[in-house]
Amino acid sequence: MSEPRWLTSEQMRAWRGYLGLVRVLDDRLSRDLQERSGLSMADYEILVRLSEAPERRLRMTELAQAAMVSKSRLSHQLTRMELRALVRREGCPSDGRGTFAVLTQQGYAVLAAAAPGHVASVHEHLLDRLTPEQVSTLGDLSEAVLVHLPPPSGPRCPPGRAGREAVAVADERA
Amino acid sequence: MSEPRWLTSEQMRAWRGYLGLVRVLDDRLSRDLQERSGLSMADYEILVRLSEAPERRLRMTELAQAAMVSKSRLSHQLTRMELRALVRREGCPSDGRGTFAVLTQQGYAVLAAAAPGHVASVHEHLLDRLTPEQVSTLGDLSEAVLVHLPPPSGPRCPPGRAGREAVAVADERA
DNA sequence: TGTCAGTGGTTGAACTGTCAACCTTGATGA
DNA sequence: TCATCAAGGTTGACAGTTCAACCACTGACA
Repeated sequence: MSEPRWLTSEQMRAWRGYLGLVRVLDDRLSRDLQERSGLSMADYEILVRLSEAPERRLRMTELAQAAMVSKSRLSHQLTRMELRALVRREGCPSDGRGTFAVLTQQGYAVLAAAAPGHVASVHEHLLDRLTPEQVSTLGDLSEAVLVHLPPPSGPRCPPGRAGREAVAVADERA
Repeated sequence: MSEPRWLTSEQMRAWRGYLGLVRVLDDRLSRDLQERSGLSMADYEILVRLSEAPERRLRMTELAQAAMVSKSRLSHQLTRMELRALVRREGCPSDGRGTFAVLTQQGYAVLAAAAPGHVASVHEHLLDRLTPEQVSTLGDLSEAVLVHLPPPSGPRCPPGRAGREAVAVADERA
C-alpha cells in the first residue's frame, strides 16, 4: 500500500450522499411496506421471485442466487414465511437433496395486494424525485459497479465465481 | 388509490440496479473493513463522527442524529464498543440526564489504521468504476431524495421533524 | 459394490437491530 | 414547593442475520 488516496470533495459528496440515501430510503420503504402489507422487503422479494418463476416455484439454491442472499438466510426466511402460509416447501422428486420453495395461493394474493402500494412508495420517495437523466444514470452507474462485483454468498468468496448473469434484483410487481 | 402506476423499463432498470448495488456493495465493503480492521461499518461510522467532533466527544443524541441511527441502536452499539475500549461514556456535568460518548486513544488509533484501507475499498468498488459525471450525479440524486425524506428515528416519525441540517453521512477518514 | 468427495439444504449459537417500556433529571407553571 | 410533562438515555425481549457445523443424498470411480 502506497500513499493513501483520500476523496475529492465531489467524491465525498457522492459517497456520503449514497450512504445517507441508502439508510433513509431503505428505512422509509421498509416501513411503508410493513405498515401497508405486513411484509418486510425480504418477504416481498421472495414473493416476487417466486411469482415470476415457472409454476411459481424455485429450487432453494436458484432462489438464493436470484435474490442474492445466502442459502442459510433464505432457509431461515422461508421457515418464517412458511409459518405464515405465504410459501411452502416441497421435496424434489428427481434429486433427493433438493427442495422447492413454492408460492401459495395466499402468498400470491398477499403479494398482489402489496405491489401497488410498494411501487407507489418507490415512485414517491425515489423515482419522482429524480429527472429522467438521473434515473438513467442510476441504472448505468449501478450496472457499472455490479459488473465488477460478485454477488454476496458465503463467508468467503469462492474462487470460481458462478452465476454472474443476473446482475439486477427484482422488486416491482406481482 | 387510483390506477396503480407501474415502472417504465428505464425506471425498472434503475430500481433493480439500485437494489443490487446496495446489497452487493454493502456486503463487499463490510467484509473488507471487517477483515482488515475488525470493525463493522457501524463501528466505523461512530468512530469517524467522534473523531471529527470537538474534543472527540459528542452527546448521545447528537451522535445519533449525525449518524442517522435511533438512540436505542446507538446505545447498544456504544455498549459493545465500550467493551472493546474504542469509546467510553462520561456523564454530562451540566445536565444530569446527559451522556457523552468519548473516543478513546485506542479508538482513534484503530480508526486511523482502518481508514486508508476503507477509503481504498470505496475507490476500488465504487468510485473508480464511475465516470466523474456519474459521481457527480450520484451526489445530486442522493441529495434530491434526501431533501424530501426525514432521517429514520423512532418507530413513528414525529410530526415536528428536527435536525434536518445534516443530510449526509460521514464515512471517510480518521 | 463400496467408498468418498462434492452438492443441497438445514440448524443452532452468537450477534445486531427494533420496539416498547422504563428510569432519571430538567423545565414549566400553579 | 409541588405536580406534571418532556427530554435524555438505557434496558430487555424479540426479530432477523451470519457463521460454522452438520446431515442426507448424488455422482464418480475403483
